Amino acid sequence: MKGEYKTKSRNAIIEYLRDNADKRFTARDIVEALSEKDGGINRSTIYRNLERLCQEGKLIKYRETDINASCYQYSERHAACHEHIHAECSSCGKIFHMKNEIFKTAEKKMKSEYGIDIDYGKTVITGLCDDCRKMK
Amino acid sequence: MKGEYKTKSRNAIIEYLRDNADKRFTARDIVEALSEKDGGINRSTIYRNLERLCQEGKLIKYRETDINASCYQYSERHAACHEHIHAECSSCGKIFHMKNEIFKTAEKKMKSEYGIDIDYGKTVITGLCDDCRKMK
DNA sequence: TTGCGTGCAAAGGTTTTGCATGGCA
DNA sequence: TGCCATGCAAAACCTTTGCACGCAA
Repeated sequence: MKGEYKTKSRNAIIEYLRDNADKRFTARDIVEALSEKDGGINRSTIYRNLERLCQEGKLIKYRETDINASCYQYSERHAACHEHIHAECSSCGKIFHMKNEIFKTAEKKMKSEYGIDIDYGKTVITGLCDDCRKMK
Repeated sequence: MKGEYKTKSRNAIIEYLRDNADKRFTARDIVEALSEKDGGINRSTIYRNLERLCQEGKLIKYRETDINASCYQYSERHAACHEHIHAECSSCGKIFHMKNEIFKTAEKKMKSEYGIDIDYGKTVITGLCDDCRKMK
């Protein structure tokens, strides 16, 4: 069965995820971060492990308009992540886990006016966070 | 200034967009569709025109997790796509251009509780549309 | 020992870029 | 004529795949 072995590479990748919980990163970020570790971990290995972690539900994979690569977010409370909406700062990539109440009004109107049922787990709202706004 | 000239290629691309209004397509789709037209239109030209149309607000560009390419959608009924929020049906890919009023309440709460300014042009809410819900 | 995991290299796909040429106004 | 737009080819990326070897259990 897959995901049976605990290897050095897999451990290093999971360690990276824990260090970067709730942050946006790409496969490239991991490749670069782990390239100096014991001679480096191969790209293929990283992609294969990321895919497996997604299937196991430990990692969320999504796309962003401005970034020409898949983005990932690690969450140790994945179940909760399926039940609320996320917002992401387009500048720093920080992820916000928001209460659903905020969208109750919008949810009803989307349903009645356009016939759409929000998928809380998949939706990522893009915006600019306080910190990044101040820096500009 | 950019976008000044009306060329054969540009016209062919815009014609494609009109024929495929409110549908999801990739750059590749256009390349293939227009490849038999007068010997074909070059990829670079297509990418450059798509980028320009996005900047002019006539086209929205977004990413989808499952598709390894940028997706585009054209709508003649909604000229200023960077000024309103979009929702996408996760099943059929149809895009809904929604009035911003729907999100006024959510917008205020996101701002006050999390410090986030929604970026209307970049946000794509994922959900399921009426038609697709009925088919299931 | 077994068979999953990794490294390597190569391939396939998307998107961008530089430069010479073409063509609109 | 003066620029902008296009075509072409190459390059830069991202991601996947096949195969042989390494290694955890």
